[in-house]
Amino acid sequence: MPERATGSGDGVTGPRPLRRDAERNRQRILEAAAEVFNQRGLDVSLDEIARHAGVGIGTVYRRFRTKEELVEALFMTRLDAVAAIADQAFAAPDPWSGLVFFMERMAEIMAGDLGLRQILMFATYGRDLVAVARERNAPLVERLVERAQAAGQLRDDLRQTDIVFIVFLLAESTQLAQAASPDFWRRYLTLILDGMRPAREGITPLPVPPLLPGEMEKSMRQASPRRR
Amino acid sequence: MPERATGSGDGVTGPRPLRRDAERNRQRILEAAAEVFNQRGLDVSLDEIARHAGVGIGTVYRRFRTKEELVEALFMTRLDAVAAIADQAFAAPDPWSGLVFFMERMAEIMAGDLGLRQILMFATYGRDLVAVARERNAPLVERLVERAQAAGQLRDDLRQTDIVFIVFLLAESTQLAQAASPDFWRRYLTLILDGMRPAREGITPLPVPPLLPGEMEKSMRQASPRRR
Amino acid sequence: MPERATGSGDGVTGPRPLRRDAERNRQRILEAAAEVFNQRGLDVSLDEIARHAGVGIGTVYRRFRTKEELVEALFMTRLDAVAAIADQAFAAPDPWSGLVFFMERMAEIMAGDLGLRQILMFATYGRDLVAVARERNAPLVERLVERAQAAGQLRDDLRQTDIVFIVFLLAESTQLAQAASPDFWRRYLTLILDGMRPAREGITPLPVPPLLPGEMEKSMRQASPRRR
Amino acid sequence: MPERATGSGDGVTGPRPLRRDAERNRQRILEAAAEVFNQRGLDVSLDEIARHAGVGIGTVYRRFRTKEELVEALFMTRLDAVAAIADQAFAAPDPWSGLVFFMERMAEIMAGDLGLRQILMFATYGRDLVAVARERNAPLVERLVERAQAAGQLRDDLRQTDIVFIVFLLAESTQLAQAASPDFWRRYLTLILDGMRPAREGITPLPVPPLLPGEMEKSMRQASPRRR
DNA sequence: GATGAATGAGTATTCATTCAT
DNA sequence: GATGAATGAATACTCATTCAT
Repeated sequence: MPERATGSGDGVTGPRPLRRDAERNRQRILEAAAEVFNQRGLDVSLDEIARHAGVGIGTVYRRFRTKEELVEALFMTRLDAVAAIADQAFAAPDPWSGLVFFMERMAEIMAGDLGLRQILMFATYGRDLVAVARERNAPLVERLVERAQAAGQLRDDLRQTDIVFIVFLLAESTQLAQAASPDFWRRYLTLILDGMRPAREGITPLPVPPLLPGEMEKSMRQASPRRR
Repeated sequence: MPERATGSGDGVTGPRPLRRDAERNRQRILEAAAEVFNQRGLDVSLDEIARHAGVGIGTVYRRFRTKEELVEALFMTRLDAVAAIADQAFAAPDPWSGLVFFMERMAEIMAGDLGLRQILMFATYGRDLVAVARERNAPLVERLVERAQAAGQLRDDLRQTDIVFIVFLLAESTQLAQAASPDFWRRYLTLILDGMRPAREGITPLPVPPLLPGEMEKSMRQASPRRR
Repeated sequence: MPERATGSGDGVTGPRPLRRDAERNRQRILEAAAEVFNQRGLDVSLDEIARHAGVGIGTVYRRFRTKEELVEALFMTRLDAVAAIADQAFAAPDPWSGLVFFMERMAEIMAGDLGLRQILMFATYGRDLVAVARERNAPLVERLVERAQAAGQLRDDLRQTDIVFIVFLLAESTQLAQAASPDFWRRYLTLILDGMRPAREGITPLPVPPLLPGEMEKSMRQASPRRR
Repeated sequence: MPERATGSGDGVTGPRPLRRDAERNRQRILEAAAEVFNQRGLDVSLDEIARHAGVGIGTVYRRFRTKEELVEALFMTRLDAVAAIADQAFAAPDPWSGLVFFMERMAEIMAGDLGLRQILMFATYGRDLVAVARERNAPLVERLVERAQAAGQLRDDLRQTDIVFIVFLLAESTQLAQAASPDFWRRYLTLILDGMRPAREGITPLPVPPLLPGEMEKSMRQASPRRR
């Protein structure tokens, strides 16, 4: 069984490249899906995606074996953006503002994308995506964290997984307040950033240990509702 | 001539109590719904609830005229618990710890209950109830906030709606870690509480104004995926 | 198995009479059914009939084994009214006006009763009712017809079944025009009566033989939609 | 980019024709629907139609978006037949026999088709179509009537709506005798035609005014059992 | 005998997925 | 390879009928 085509940015194996027209269709479908999922959420039917992309439904299924696979492919393309953000974060004048930049940009991306937020929040699709995301971006985030801690600008008891988690949290706030106040997440980012600063006078040590790297995915898999 | 089982003007006197066996089934259904909704969200079919409760689908519809009515009935029982928590919060030794107690207990309840969170956040069902809940609890939370601010224990720029919002965020985002670490949200509550403390040395003022009381619901309603 | 209780006007066997309270309930149910079926047609649920009658649904089923049986019982009570009309018709000054009186009164009854019209038109219930009706009233109608023909006031080629059929026809017109013009049937009754007068100059003999007594019911049974 | 199968502005050019197999199935469905609706009325479920047509239920819904659309499609094909009949009626040797021809042919069509009668009489589905049909045919019938009256062959107090109404009555009431004698309605058509002839010696003028053109539909709409 | 609780087959419609053209 | 036709399980809800209280 041939492995799935994982798109342009895949740096692992590189499956046999698609014929030119097939690749064009693949892109069209991804673009249509991005647009429609973003605006109307993951519940839209693939028929509608196909219509939007100007291809037949059969073509969608030729490129993506299931709806889930399409959603995952979409998510993958975002990971590239995330990696780019992390890269930029290292160019910041100091470690703390680099970390802040990273979190801000992440929240911004999510604020504009209903489909992405639904993936993160409900994990109806893409159970393993968080694992993939972590593997791909964890090292970058980890270095951002460690740099800031080395500079004495970040609590010592925070971990790379915490940063990811906080971004989820912000995504959630985005989801809830989007219509009323599109930038609402900034309010809580600030609050959290204040809390993230290193101890000065009697700071409360964080209770409960951080998640171990693999635990988050395992947890998600169990908590998320099965597909109907 | 026997009157109808649920008289129109009830709510005060309560309708004639159900027959013993009917009441037993009603409870079974509520329990099944609580369990299934909690674990898998509000999208599960009533057929499945019925199967879980060991009754026919007709029985479910005899007790609850629509799925919405069942969801609301379930929610009603939670509402009392919430009010009780706010009451207890006032008995705390000082305003700050009262507020912390409230947030902790609320997060605890909500973290364990996917169905409840979906009701509160997407209001696909029971929209009126969410309004009722807010009206019922908002003044209590408001007093908790003001007391803490008057005592110099809480940032001046936080509002009642922020408190509720933060609890939502914690409960919802923690769904991801639920299985691995049911109390994982406490980690971020601590972080946020630290950020909630009043300014000492150069605290960042919160950007973006808080939501006005009515805005939150409006926003949630718009953010929610439309009913299919 | 005890035969069904066929109500007060039954003159054939007279089954064991009901207990007083049972008989009262039976009447209540029939009255409620008459009212509700008349106004809203035969599609209303028996639950609603029971509520209207102030009895439990179980009681309805104790008195009438199926919905069909209730509908039939209701129809039976009308047959008495029909018989009474025929009786009066014999008191008319001349045979022709007696026949006209009969047809007019029949149409009048049906004009006020949606349920009855539905029974006649769709025969969704009560397949055998027309047979019963014929057996009970045919001799009366037959005499009305023969008297008028003997007096030279009615075409010779009309039969008793024709009169019944024409009444059906009028019922149909009632059904269609009821809302716009409650007495609309009179328009066609007149037209038909004119056509029913005996031949004077070159009248067209009626084509197609009349139905034999048993044929009408047989036909109805086949044509009417089966119960869903 | 291929355009949608059914362009918005069609009706004139017609949408792109269906694939051969799709067209075959469409026909199968229409045939099955015609047969089943004719015999058992419009209340049969689409599941049953699908079974009858030997296709899946999804296929039915792919061709006809709702039950109503299927019913209307069926009706459309009949409408042409009706118009053709009116046209032929004008070719008759004299006005009276043209009118008779029209009534005869109409009754013939309708007597054989329960579904068609239900559409025309109760308009539970396809209300707009009935309006269309009337607008299309009313002028033709009106001319048939006026011609006959001008020739002194038809009562002066009959109107176009009466003609249509009488055909309904015949077709519908004859359902009762359908199986026994498919042409039974001819008996009453004759009777009525005799009554329709102009006054010679002491004819009874028709009481109750005829329906105005719009009233008939309004009435039918009100008489029809509400959709469940 | 009366009550009303319980049952489940049946309804129109949607949509992910498979397969013939 | 592309297309779109076909499929059928699933959903919320109703109602005639049966049965325990």
